Amino acid sequence: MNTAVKLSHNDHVPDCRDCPIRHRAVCARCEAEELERLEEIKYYRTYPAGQTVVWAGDRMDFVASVVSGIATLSQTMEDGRTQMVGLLLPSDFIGRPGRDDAAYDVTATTDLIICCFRKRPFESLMEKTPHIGQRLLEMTLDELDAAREWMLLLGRKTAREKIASLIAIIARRDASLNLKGKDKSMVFDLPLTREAMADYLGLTLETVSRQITALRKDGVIQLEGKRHVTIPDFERLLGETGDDSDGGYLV
Amino acid sequence: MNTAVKLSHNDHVPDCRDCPIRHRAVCARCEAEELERLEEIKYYRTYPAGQTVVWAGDRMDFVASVVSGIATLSQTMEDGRTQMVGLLLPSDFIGRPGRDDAAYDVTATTDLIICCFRKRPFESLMEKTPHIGQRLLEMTLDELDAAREWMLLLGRKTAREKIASLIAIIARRDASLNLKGKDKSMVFDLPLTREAMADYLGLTLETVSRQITALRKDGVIQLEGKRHVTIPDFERLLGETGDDSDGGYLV
DNA sequence: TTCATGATTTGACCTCGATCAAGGTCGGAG
DNA sequence: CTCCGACCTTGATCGAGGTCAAATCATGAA
Repeated sequence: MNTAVKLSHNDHVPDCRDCPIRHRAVCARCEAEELERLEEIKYYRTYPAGQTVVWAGDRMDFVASVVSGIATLSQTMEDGRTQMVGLLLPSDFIGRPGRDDAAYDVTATTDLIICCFRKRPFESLMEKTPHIGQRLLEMTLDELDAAREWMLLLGRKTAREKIASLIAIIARRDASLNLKGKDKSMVFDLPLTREAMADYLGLTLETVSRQITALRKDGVIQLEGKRHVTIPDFERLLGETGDDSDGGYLV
Repeated sequence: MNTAVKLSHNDHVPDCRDCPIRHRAVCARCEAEELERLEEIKYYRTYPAGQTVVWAGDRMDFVASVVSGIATLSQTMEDGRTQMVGLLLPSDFIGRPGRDDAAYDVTATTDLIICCFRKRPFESLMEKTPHIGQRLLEMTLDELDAAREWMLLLGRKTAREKIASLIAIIARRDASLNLKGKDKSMVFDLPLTREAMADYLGLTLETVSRQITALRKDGVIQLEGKRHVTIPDFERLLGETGDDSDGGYLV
């Protein structure tokens, strides 16, 4: 979708700028050493929009970090019902140290670049470098909070509230990624198809479409084309989510 | 509930047997030192069934581990809709290092004993003792997997599948706590009210009641009283969950 | 340009689970 | 023992969202 923005935003650090392990301050010397070790075990991969990165159950001999683009984690039942269980934006982590098989399908929903680390070396690096584990723990706890917020959405919200919540989540993350001013009217592209939104929200794509139309007719959002959204009044949108005011979505 | 098994399993360490930090092999000397440090910052608390341990938003100056009984994490919307987001059995961890306010309501659904650690000392102990963080990472990753399985349930399963899944989860956890033989007919008490099950599953208590009745009439489960369940054929029950055969529930 | 393909919208209809409303069961207090 | 309140079951009805079907819109290949 709009990876151009991200690239220009970060282009002073061409390599591996989004590795989770880089997010904690360490002394310059340690940092240099650490980066050097990481250099040895890392490589990049790219996927076009729509391509599957790994299938659930496949052996996965790497962990990775999203550099640009968007990926999803999802589960599918035997009869084809599928539920998205993770939405991965730049800097998010893919994979689980200590497990060799992928638990979920990982799919690129936009063109995607990820930075991979071979798993065994990464694991031994984790043992030698406690703060990597600490950072990973923080990220995992954040993901767990996001998953629990998501559970409330899936279990108890109406279709309209679900759509409003998803748009608010995307708007917020987009805003934070692009470092825009806070309360300006927000403008962005939906990075997901109606079907992907349905899989996120536990709805059908028809219901998603209808509710988006309803929000548009009610003036909560504006649409140009199918994907380009303007939010004239973010507070108004939040009022549609069912959440108490400032709620801390972390997805 | 039934901590007896765990006791005998670890009975050379009479205190604090369920601390998450005890689950990784360390040398005897380190273990002794570590236990000593833990002793200094730990204390026990008990709650009767139904009592709230902490409210979402309250300051929480401890982390804890469930010793016996069952606790739940749940979120409530302004209008009263509530969704359970965590089910904590013995040895599960409560609280989040690095955060001072509780994110969810924590409630004892049975009589409950927890082992608490004052938060600041625990956090500094974590820094000195990497394997505590490692263990916590593992546990958090397991919880995240469980949350994602739960999301599939909430988003895509029918009421009957939800009930069957919950009963299977409880049966499996109960069996593993009691170290029973695998394919014996399973017998246990439901540790949750119909309302708590509804909050777990994103249903109303009436629907829970109706579906339990239906499963009973179809011979998938047997009921004595309201809570005492016998599962004559576990495979049959699994067939009702919608999951592909051996699925790895971790809740 | 035209065609094909995939994404989206819209309509008609129906079903599953929510809602509202009684009753039933059981254990503990008096 | 009886009464009370918490918990559970069952029935009747309704509506949000699912299902099926068809039309519309884009976009890129030929």
